[in-house]
This record gives sequence, C-alpha cells and structure tokens, in this order.
Amino acid sequence: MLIFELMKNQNDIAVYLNQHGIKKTAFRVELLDLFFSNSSLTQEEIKEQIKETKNKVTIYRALEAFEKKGIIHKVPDINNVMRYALCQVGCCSEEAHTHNHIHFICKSCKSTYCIEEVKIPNINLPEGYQKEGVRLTVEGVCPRC
Amino acid sequence: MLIFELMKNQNDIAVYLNQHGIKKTAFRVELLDLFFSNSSLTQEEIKEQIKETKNKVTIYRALEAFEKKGIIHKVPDINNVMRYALCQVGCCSEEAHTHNHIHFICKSCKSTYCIEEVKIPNINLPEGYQKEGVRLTVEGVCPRC
DNA sequence: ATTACAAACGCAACTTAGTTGTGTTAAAAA
DNA sequence: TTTTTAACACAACTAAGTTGCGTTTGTAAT
Repeated sequence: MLIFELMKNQNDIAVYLNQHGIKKTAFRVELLDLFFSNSSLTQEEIKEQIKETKNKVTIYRALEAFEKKGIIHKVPDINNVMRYALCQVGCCSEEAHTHNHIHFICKSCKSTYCIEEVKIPNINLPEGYQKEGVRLTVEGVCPRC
Repeated sequence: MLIFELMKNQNDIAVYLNQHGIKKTAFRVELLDLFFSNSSLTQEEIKEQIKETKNKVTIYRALEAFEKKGIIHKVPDINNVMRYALCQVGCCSEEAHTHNHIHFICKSCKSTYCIEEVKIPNINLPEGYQKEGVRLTVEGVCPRC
C-alpha cells in the first residue's frame, strides 16, 4: 500500500502532517500535495510549481522539517542535483532514513523511484575497509517513459 | 601498476600532461603532482594547497581539462561535495569515463578510493526499467584510519 | 631562433544553491 | 482566550560554479 493511495484530499494531507508533528499551513499542505503527485522534486521544480510562497528559505526549511520527520528524503541525481522524494511507508522514521534500497532515476522524466523489491547485493570490500553505508543509484529509463 | 608509481619527478609529470594533450604550465604540473599524493581532492582542498594560482576559474578549467582528457574523474561524496580523483591506468579515456567500479569514501579522512578489485554486481531491476548506468558508493572507514 | 597559433591564464561579473539571524504571524495546546 | 512555539518573510550572506574577454605563454612549424 503506497502512501499516496491514502491521500485523497487536503484534509488527509493535513492529518498526515499532524501525525508527523508538523503544523498544517497552506504552504506545507501544498508542498506535501505536490510530493504525492511527483515521485521526486528538485528545489527548482518546487519553486516553479508552488503558489503559496516565493521564499526559498521557507521552502528549504519545510524540506528540512519534512526530512527530519521522515516524510521525505534526499537523493542526489546523476548530475549531483539534490532531489527530494517521498519516503515509502515503513521505510523512514524520525530517527533514521533506511536506504537499503536502490534509487532509480529516470533520464527522461527525472522521476526518482525507490526500488523496494530489489535489495542491494552484499559488497565484499578488500581487507581493511569498514563498510558503514552503501548508496546505489541506477539511471536509465523508467517504465512510464 | 599504478600511475603514481611511474611519477618520480616534475619531468615525468610534464611528459604525462603532454601525452594527454595538455600544456605543461607551472600550475598544472603542481596540480597533477597534488593528485599523485592525494587519492581524491575537493576544489577547496585544492585551493588550500596550490601555490601557483589563487584563481578559482583557473582551477576549475584545469579540472575540466583533466577530466576531458581522462586524467581525473568526478565522484560526489556522501555530502554531495564533488571530489576529483585520478583515473587508474586503462580506466578512463578522452572518450569515456568507465565507472564500473565502486567508490569508497572514508568518513574519517575523506579520502575517495576507486575499488578496482571489486566489480559492481549485476542488478536485476523489475520489469520495465531500462538500466543505463550504475553508481555505487560505499562509505565507511578506510584501512589507513 | 622567430613567428604564429592555440591553450592557458587572470580578472570581473554573474548565477544558483544553500545558510543564518531576526522580527513577525499564526496554529495548536493550555 | 491566552500562551507557546512552529512557521513565515525579509535581508544579508557564503560558497560553488559559470561566462566572457583581453592577455600571456607553451609549443610546433617555419
């Protein structure tokens, strides 16, 4: 069950924000709504599409809050532009963003997908390397494109 | 055989630059020399250590040239800061940077290692995804730290 | 050795991402 | 209704990276 299937209207979104300890302001509702219809966004894409504010600080602080509360997470794309994407249910929490899954970034539509079905294979490093985190990003063309 | 084992003095470095179609200027020799003693560098680290120029444009254009000629390549670190690292022999060329290897970034000393010994395992994506490129970054602690 | 040409340099000016501080507004809890 | 605190807006700032252009210098051809 994906989160966005649960989100039918503005009220649901407001409740969702509240559950994560975030106040429902017109802007933050609009922003979260935007995330439910875009699998990932850059700050630039957000700025273009948001009506409620023109202020970049407001946008950054909202993204910061969303991330801290486990609603979204950051994934740098192939050109090192930061993309923000919704966390799937159970994937992230206020404490930790677990990213033991593959990120797929579509070259064409720029969507970021968290491929939950495929686990990152175990990587055996040479002697002496202590592995703590792994990030695997695949670029290509997504099913929709 | 690693490149830096071949590089004993300034003259070797000048020859190496020449072989890649880059003019030997005091700054570019110094920069390449710096790469032979640091497995990876950020532009900030470069600026700190370079004597020959204070000009950031000069630095960026040199990095650009080095990359285009297959001498170095770019690897974003865990905090999305761009790191520049020497290409191993046969790894990259003027045409293409083949990155079918793992990048290891040390949390402690910030070194970036290209782990040539370990190939990126094959990733089977769900139906519909067309894979074109894979980037695998491991963070942790390196043998030296 | 001299010239000629392109590569490299330096400077100024610019763009864009992201940050910090501060005073004000508004949502939600008391 | 009052109080508290999150969220907002604005200004000012830093840092990365880019573009244009006139000048200098390495190198290859004469």
